[in-house]
Amino acid sequence: MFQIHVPSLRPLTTAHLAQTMTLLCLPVGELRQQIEAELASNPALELVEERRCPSCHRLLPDQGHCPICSAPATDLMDEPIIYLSPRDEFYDGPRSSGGEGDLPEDNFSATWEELPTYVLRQIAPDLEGDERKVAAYLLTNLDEDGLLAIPLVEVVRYLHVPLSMVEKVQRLIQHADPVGVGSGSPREALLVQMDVLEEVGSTIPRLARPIVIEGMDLLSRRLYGDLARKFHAPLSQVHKAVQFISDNLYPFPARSHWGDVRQPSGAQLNVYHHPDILIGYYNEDPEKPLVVEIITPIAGTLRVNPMFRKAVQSADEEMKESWREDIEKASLFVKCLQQRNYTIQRLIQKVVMFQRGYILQGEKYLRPLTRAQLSRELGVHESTISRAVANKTVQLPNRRIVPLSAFFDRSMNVRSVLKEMIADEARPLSDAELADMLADRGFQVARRTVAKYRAMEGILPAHLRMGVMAKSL
DNA sequence: CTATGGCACGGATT
DNA sequence: AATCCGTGCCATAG
Repeated sequence: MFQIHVPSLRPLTTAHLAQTMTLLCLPVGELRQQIEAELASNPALELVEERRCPSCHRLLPDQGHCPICSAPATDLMDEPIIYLSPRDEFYDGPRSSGGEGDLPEDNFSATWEELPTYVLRQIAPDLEGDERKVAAYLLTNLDEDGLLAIPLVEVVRYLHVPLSMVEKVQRLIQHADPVGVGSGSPREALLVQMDVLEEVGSTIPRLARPIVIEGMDLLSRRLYGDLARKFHAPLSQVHKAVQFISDNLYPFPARSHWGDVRQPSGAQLNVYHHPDILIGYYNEDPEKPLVVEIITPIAGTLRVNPMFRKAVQSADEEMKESWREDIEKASLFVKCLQQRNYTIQRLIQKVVMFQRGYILQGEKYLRPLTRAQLSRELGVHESTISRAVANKTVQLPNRRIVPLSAFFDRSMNVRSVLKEMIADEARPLSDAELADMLADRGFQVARRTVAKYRAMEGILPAHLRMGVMAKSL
């Protein structure tokens, strides 16, 4: 394996420890802000350029060749290649296309540049005069989810056009391809989508609108009983509406689906912007070993500026004192960052090797793993692992972005098998029956737990799956 | 009576 | 010490 050069480390002071711990928790994005702030405020800190591989533009180790372009030994298939990759190379490819085989386009920046122009092209013919200006402005203010990031009144103030015009343009945008794009909120997006569906002749369940308008919070917490009570309707009606909503509508127009709303108890929708770690194949070739990129928050290495150090010696007494402090702080900061990198590298290496099956073949092959186990293996304290895992996300070879904590999910494999069983069931199976079947396959879980897993996966209970079956028969 | 969800408890995990 | 997770019990819907 490609060895990372790690200078001597060992926490030295309690201050060091404390700062290491905080930094360890931070995802790249926030770490970058920290570093920039530090860099700006501390003259002793210096950013050094690093060598890049001429052909792939990746970071090179202190000596030697590019770990990616120089062919890796073939007998090391099990060991992932690990290297650091500066943040500006962030890959922001097509979102959760889900499909396995689809190859990534090499055009990294394409996706988010294109949504606005894509929409604009559709609505351009319907615009006249100032409306173009408005459309362009609105479209440049979409967030990653395809929702409008600014209030309409701001557009009015900024462009000096009547609100009615802005609203008209927004309506046009909302009806363009990712239906609901440019809405101010998920709720609004859902309503627009229902309108459009109705226009093309779909029937909307009676309760769908009221639920979206007034019951979003209950809906997201899956409190269907409460919904039924609130609207004085039978539970079955609520289930129908819910089924319809999750089948046909999506609250974040720029994302393909919202199927990943895990955690029934209220955990908000997962929004993973940029991963902290990328896992892919060498040369995108599934035959080749895995390559793990750990995203570094900035390009280059931080160090204490040697010039500054020299300058201090010949400074007058007064300045010396405060500059000395700067140097102390700077070197501490650098050490902490190295510590952070070192921990994450060792962690991810172990995790990738242990969860190889999951990475390559999917959820079914996730092996139960606890942070405690890993901490023993790495010889660090449990809380270190906890912190290192916290708030980080990983992009898998199939381009799905998952939280790093997913690698420590105790029941994902069972849930996955359960999903599979339900997917190709001949008739709707009750939770008890499913529990038995799981036991046959070696998963001992209580009936009650099957129900919970179902809920987590957003699968309706047996008697409500009947309808779907009947239709397809 | 059966299937399922809410609530709450206890042990494991963080 | 705080949180998460699997489970048992019980109420409720069908």
